[in-house]
Amino acid sequence: MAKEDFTEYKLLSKIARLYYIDDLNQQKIAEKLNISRTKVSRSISRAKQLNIVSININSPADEFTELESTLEKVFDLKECLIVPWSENDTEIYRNMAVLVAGLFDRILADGDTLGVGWGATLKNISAYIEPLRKINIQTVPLLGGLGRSGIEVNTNAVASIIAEKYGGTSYAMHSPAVLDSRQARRIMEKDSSVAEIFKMAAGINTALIGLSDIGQQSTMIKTGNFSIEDFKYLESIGIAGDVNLIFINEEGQPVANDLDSRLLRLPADKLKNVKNIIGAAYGASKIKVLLGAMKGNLINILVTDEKTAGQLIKQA
Amino acid sequence: MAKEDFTEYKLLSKIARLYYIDDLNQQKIAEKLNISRTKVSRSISRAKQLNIVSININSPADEFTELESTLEKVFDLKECLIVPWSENDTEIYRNMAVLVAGLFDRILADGDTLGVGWGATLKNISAYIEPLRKINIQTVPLLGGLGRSGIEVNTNAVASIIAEKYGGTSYAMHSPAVLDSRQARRIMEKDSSVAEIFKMAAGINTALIGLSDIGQQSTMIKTGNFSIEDFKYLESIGIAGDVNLIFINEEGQPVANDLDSRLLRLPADKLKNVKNIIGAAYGASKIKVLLGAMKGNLINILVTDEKTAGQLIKQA
DNA sequence: GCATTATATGAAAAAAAATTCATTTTTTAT
DNA sequence: ATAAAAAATGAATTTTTTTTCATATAATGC
Repeated sequence: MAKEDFTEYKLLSKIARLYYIDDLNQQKIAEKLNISRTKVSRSISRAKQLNIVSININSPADEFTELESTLEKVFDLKECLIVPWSENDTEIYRNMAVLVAGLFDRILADGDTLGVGWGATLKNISAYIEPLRKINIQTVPLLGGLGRSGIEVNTNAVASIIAEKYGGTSYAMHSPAVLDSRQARRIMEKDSSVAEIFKMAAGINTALIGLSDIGQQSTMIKTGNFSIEDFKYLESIGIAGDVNLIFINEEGQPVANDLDSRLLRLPADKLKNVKNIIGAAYGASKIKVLLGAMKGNLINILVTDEKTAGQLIKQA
Repeated sequence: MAKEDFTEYKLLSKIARLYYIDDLNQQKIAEKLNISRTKVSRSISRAKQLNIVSININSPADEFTELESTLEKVFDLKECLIVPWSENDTEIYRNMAVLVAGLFDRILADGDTLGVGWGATLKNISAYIEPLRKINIQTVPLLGGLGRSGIEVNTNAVASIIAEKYGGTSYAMHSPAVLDSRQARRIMEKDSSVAEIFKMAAGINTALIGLSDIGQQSTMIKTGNFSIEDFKYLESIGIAGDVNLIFINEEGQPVANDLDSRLLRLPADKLKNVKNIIGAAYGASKIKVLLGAMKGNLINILVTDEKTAGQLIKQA
């Protein structure tokens, strides 16, 4: 190392130490070392640039913030929240609920309306979520009901549980999500009680939605809303899965299909207008639909587990 | 870790990462996370406090900045500069010269007057120093000459070498430092050429001075200015050594003694008024006098080697 | 349950830091 | 050596950050 470089590095180290370790402000450092505060400011920048100063983030709760940060950048997300992987699904749901509670605490305010989707993940998050404080929110379903007795995944239930816990008000959509015919859907859509919910849904700032794949294990098959043939058809036209019952391909584009006209849910263009669209999903089967949902901007906040997060990065 | 704590730590980690790693400003973080910038600011402070953020200083030239920082605090120094220990004295002197050059670059400005002391260390620093830039300084000796032909430690020489290298002007004190009698000293002191130098010396903002012990190997014995008996006497009255020919005890107090009245040098009270008093010395024999000089505020900037620095800390 | 104390909050003010810009200094090329 | 280009500098401006202060929220004791 040349003498001048040594002298420069020595000074930069000294300034960095005084600033970061001894907590002197730049004015005081300037006075102490007999240089201008401008030079101190520039020296600190330079010391950072030269990696004389290295800053690390570490905390018991920091396990995934780096991974989260990476996901946020790669998929251009507003935010990403990751829970540890576990054999135990309940463990995952509970941890997701904790993170979503932290998120809600920041992004929801009195008077806000939260839109909710459907699915096992949402049902469980709503079951385990514990508000950090009461918030007077309104909750509305973003699609009709998909549950049948015994296989309860009703959006109305999710909406009401969350609203109750937060001390807010929930609204229900009194219609199935999948109608028998285009005509039936049109009629329900115009029904004043349903129309009112969709009007509310159009004005939400936050949505918490589920994503599903079109595998044969899908809840949508179990609920009887769709048949295996329906799913085979969807697969044949390149569908990767659905986001709030919007069928999309891997690129995140909604693909026109025979089923669409019978579905009662907030459409893609309206959903994309929502400021915070929280998509919660995990597991290998959800990779494709998650990738699509992020690419197509159908979600901008991702809640998932570490395994899924890792796979998403790989396939980005 | 309790759930609320986890949530708090998670948020703090996230904020810290966005701020320190991703270089977002607090405003942007606040917007992203939907919190106030005040909270972001406070969160960053808290993250630092909780050691979620750890900052390290590292550079090839940083070997001793931590030790320097410790010395500065322990001995309330304006600054401390440490060179690596070496078997080779020349190596130490050369390195000291580099550091002193860096220091001069900061603390000396055109028109400033630098006072210089005496000793092997100063002589060598002046020999090896290479200015980082030209500075139009004036240099004045802070004591009379101690050298004899063959054993040159003359302050006039030190002053003139430094001034020449920096492109400044040097002034000489045409008198020995140790006179034969009190009377002789009084006469010299009043001599206009000497008086003028002391007048200049009283107005300096920076002094570079040497420290010596009163061991039998001392240069002062070799120069013939003092006898072994003189030193034994000084030792008997508790003298630890001298700073610019001011004899002090280990507490840094100048001790009245029979020799004082024959010495021609800037006295302690005048020296203490100087803004930057750079003391350069190393080696086991200098520990006591260094401790005294720092305690008594006869120096406020220390230049030494790592070994001596370590011993000083131990005996602090 | 209610009152009291402690803690947390955000808007505004103050302080600190980064950037801009005009100038000087240093380096490089001739 | 001198001129031209590049880099460094510090005062002033702008931006960012911290602190203050008044208010609101939550925790604790009675």
